[in-house]
Amino acid sequence: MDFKLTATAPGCSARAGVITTDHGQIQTPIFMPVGTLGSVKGVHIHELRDDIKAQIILGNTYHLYLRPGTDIIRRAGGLHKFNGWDKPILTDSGGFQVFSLSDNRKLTAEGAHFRSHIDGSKHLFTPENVVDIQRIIGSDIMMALDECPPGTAERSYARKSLDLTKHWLERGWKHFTETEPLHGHSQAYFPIVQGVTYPDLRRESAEFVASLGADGNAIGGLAVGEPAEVMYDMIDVVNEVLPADKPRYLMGVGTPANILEAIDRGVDMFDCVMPTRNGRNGMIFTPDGTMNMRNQKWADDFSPLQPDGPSYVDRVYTKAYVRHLFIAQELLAMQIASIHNLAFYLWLVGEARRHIIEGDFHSWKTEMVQRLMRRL
RNA sequence: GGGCGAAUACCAGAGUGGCCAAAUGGGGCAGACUGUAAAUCUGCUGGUUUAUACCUUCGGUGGUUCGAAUCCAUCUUCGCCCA
Repeated sequence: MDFKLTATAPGCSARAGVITTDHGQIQTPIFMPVGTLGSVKGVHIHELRDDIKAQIILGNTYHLYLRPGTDIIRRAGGLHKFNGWDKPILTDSGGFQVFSLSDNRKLTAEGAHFRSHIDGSKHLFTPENVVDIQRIIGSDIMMALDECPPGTAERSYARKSLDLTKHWLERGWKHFTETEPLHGHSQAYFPIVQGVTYPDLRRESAEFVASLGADGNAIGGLAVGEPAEVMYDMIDVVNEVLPADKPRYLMGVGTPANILEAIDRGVDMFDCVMPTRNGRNGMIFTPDGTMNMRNQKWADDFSPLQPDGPSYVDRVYTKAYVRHLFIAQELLAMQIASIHNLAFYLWLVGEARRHIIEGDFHSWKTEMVQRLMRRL
């Protein structure tokens, strides 16, 4: 995997670049739709590619390992062949499930002992076998196994957790360098910075991550309960340390405003369930704020969803119709909202890239964030 | 013509003397959601701008009782059965 910087914005740390993988190029900054189980919920790859203009999507190691299982994915020839998406794929390691399924797991130096949320069966994720599973999946970018502690974690816990993540990272990195891809295309391995909201822990973690010399580096453990301002401060601390000539991936973030603020601070890659999950729950993102499509006020609003929006659904469907579909619990409502929101997110990062290249990103961002935070 | 049963908030439907402004479900309204156990979850849903407070409400009218959605009489409407 290769990363080339195209431009940097004056007055802030934002940059535009191009990541090259064996499945094609990614223009950064980029938003990556989340496709946990191998599908972006409710969205065909045709729509992802041609309408939303996604350049890379996510999969999840934990979920794919449990279902359909590595045997099926191996026999399918990897996830690209299995789901038909021939552009880049990034897989999360299951580290986030260490956090979100915390009632069903126990952490040891060896790894994360899980109980399947599906059938209760016991499983062990180690830094090594998580690499092996991602080799089978064949993701272009693999993620290290980490512990993602809550944003409110005490310092003593944060310290302990970071030590564990660093230990896992050492082992995972070693295993990565000692193994080969299985499906004939190269795979990168991104280590993850942790450290909760403690600047010195964040810095220490970033220095350790940077020392590995990976093709890209990730920032994890943010947007998990801490205030947005604290998150921005942590990004500043970390990006001061992470190498500028490698892509930086802020995991799991976030709102459109969060993303612009993080781009401003030098982040290149994002993923978040918000456009799809909130979309399925009736929320539509626009440049001028969010709409709850279940609200009565849209009942007789026959204007297009977003007249100047980037997707065909924006122009073809009216607000009143989309509201009707949500109220009636029609599947199409969730599909329209997912397509719209993802197209919007991709439009937003595309605009960010354009303004970085044109040199007026910072002022554009400041104005844009104000618009985005509104509620329609 | 006779007999039996039923009428409760937007809908359905509990409640059958005080703990009832009235269970529950649906519907409606609003909110939440950040590396997806989420087509999920939460709150409100008679009025009084806040209420452990007061007012109005359980088909109509009139009674019994300290007290009635609940008991009695009668009327109205609906359903079922017998002629």
